[in-house]
Amino acid sequence: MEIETIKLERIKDFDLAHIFECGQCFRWNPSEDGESYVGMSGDYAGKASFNQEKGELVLEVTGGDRKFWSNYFDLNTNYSLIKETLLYSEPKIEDAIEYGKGIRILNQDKFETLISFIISQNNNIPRIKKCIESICRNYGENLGEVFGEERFAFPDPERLSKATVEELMALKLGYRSKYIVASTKKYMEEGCPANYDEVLAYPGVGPKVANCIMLFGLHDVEAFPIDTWVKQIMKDMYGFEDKDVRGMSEFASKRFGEYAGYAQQYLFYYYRDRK
DNA sequence: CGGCAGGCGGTTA
DNA sequence: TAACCGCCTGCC
Repeated sequence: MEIETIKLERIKDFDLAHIFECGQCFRWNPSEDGESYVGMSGDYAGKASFNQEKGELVLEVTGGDRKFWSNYFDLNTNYSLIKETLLYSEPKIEDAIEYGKGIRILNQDKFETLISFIISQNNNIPRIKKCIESICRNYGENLGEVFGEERFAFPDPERLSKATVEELMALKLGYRSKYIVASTKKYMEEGCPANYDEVLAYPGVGPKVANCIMLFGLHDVEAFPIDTWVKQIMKDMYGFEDKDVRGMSEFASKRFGEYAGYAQQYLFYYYRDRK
């Protein structure tokens, strides 16, 4: 597999650890030497290194042009403005923003995001990653050895539709297996969901997962996923009851408005790491 | 061993 | 429409 290098410059508000550890994606991991992150975006493998002083992102990739990767890392969005705006409407978010100041909300593949977050329900990150890799290894295109190991693309709907519930159970996907099979079928038949209600209509997708798919898959940055961590945050910061998800959601919409999704990421990343 | 981890779907009252 | 509960698996 041929590797090409793409250099993107004059980048602010960017930190690979913040981006890849804030829970929005599952296929990037730190390299052995800790100098970079290696993973997949769609059908392409990549190795990303960022020089904070120079504001320079160096990508070694198996495909995708500057435009693709620039869009993937959301480099055309002004995060300084987003942070200023959030800080103005909610000064209490300052520490969280400082802690995760390099977060960017990636532009990820929609189908992959749908399936990945169905897997994420009632699950933990190491196992989510293992499940997804297992799916790629069994149903995705083999790219051969890249950056020291054999790498596989996430299967497109066509490929994943070959999977049966029994096979997925054998891959330890658990009770989510039937959701994956049914959701893949639905996606094949109906095409990509375009709004919250359409996403919510997928098997194995409830309010939390639907909001993750809206935010990370459809890049609807007003979406505010409320998981156990965010519940804890809303309780600590604003005194919400655990069960009052509706109240939290309405509050987030009022307080953070069109940038609720960014606020969720800063808060989530900050609070999860403090525990 | 029970409890839990980035919940959901089905059933009940 | 709110509350409860079972669920695959892995790790504490």
